Amino acid sequence: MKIQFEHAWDISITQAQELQYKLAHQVICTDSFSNIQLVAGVDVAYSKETDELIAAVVVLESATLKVIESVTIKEKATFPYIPGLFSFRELPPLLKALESIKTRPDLIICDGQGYAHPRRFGLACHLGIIFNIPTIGCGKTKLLGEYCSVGNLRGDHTPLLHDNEVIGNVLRTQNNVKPVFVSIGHKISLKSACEWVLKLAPKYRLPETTRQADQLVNTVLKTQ
DNA sequence: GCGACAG
DNA sequence: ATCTTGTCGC
Repeated sequence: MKIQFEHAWDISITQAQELQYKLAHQVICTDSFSNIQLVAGVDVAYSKETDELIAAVVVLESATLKVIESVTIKEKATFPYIPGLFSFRELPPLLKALESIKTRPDLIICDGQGYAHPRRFGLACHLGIIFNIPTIGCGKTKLLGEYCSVGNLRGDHTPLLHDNEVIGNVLRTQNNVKPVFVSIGHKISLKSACEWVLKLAPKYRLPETTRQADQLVNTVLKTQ
């Protein structure tokens, strides 16, 4: 898969924040896709022992959830973990992994936030802009925002608010299981994003894309 | 000053 | 992320 937009990664914290403000204008928050047949899940794990990041990409056929392709990449971490600047730590290895896959997915589900971010530019948005591809942010915990209690049944959801703005949805993917935090990445509406997360999570809390990418990075982490 | 803070 | 018992809120 080919990168559509490049920028420097060896930058200061201030420059990174300025870049987020600048790129946030380019995010498209309406459905800009036709047929979604291939969906990809991405995840990154950190190995304390080797100070390396392990990035994994798994491409699934959306209709059958069958694995089409998967790849992992190991790389030294070059940026610290700072809430709000997550993408500057995790994207470099993830870009390499995505560049190496042969099939271009129609949608990428990210482990982390998208629009639900202090500068409205979480990892999912960043990845979407770089590859000019529809992305969804699906986090296990929230970065910021307030919300009312969510119903206990699969499909129940409530808006995630910040500064009088709906920045995402808190979505229950399974009955009586902790909800996930869904937000726009790029080229998709919040409504469609939730529908896809729900569709891709028929049995577990997380969408199959994320779950399989998670599984893959953990296998590599144990194997080394 | 204190708590919150994607992974 | 990862380490982990009893404790707290609904």
